[in-house]
Amino acid sequence: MKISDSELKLLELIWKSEPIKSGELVLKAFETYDWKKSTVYTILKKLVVKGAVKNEDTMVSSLVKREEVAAKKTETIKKSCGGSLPMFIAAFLDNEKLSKSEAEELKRLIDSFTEE
Amino acid sequence: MKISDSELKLLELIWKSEPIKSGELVLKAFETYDWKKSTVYTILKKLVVKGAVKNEDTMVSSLVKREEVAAKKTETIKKSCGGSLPMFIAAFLDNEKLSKSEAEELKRLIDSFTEE
DNA sequence: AAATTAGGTCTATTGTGATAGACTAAATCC
DNA sequence: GGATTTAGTCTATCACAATAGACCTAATTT
Repeated sequence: MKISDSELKLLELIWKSEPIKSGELVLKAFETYDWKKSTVYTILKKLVVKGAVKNEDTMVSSLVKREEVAAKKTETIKKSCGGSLPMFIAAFLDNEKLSKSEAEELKRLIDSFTEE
Repeated sequence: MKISDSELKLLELIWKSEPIKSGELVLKAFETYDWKKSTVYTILKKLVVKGAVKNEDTMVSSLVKREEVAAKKTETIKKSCGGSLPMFIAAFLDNEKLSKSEAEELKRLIDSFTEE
């Protein structure tokens, strides 16, 4: 399932407030991105067809997790980094600094992904 | 500077072998992606116009670093992760495991990005 | 000199992403 | 019952990505 940038933007709003009424989503999207109503419904429809969200009885909620989508969207760049996580992280950080607590959290995360 | 997926693919080949003769690049691209000659030159031209690579006297080399491009390309998804590196990394790992040495390397990297 | 090769451009096709205006159908209000 | 709101679709425009065939030019080979 390939999620485009605009679809991702809408998904962000959904993740933030789900379940959310489609009408409210239109509102939020207007506030946040200045999108018109039909733009929202066009994108929403695509997401529904793809099975990424559902819209039942005007109630919208997601069917995919942020991590899944993130994994898909970072695929090309992952390849470009030759599977090197350090390079990937360097890309993410882009010269920004981490606080001590963030660093701690990260190390814990890394441990949880380390075998043995 | 926005780099498309196919441009990124060509960039990968360039990064791997630069400086490289344009003719060789055509060869490599054919082997790797099955691209025809004109496809390569079309993409190469775009990269030159964007200032991402130079092609001087049939010698091609890059003008941008992998990290810069990676940072740009991960921008939307970074935002979608709300700036959370752990979430971003989870996206990268996607359930794969890290070896001890990789984990060590990562922790060092994190330290180098930690303030104080 | 004619033929081949290497480097490169120009044009074109096909697809799809981003965005939105016009319209419709059902429910609700006055 | 006509007017308004709410939800949603249909159609369309514009841009740009991906890909490549036809062509051109200068150098080299035969």
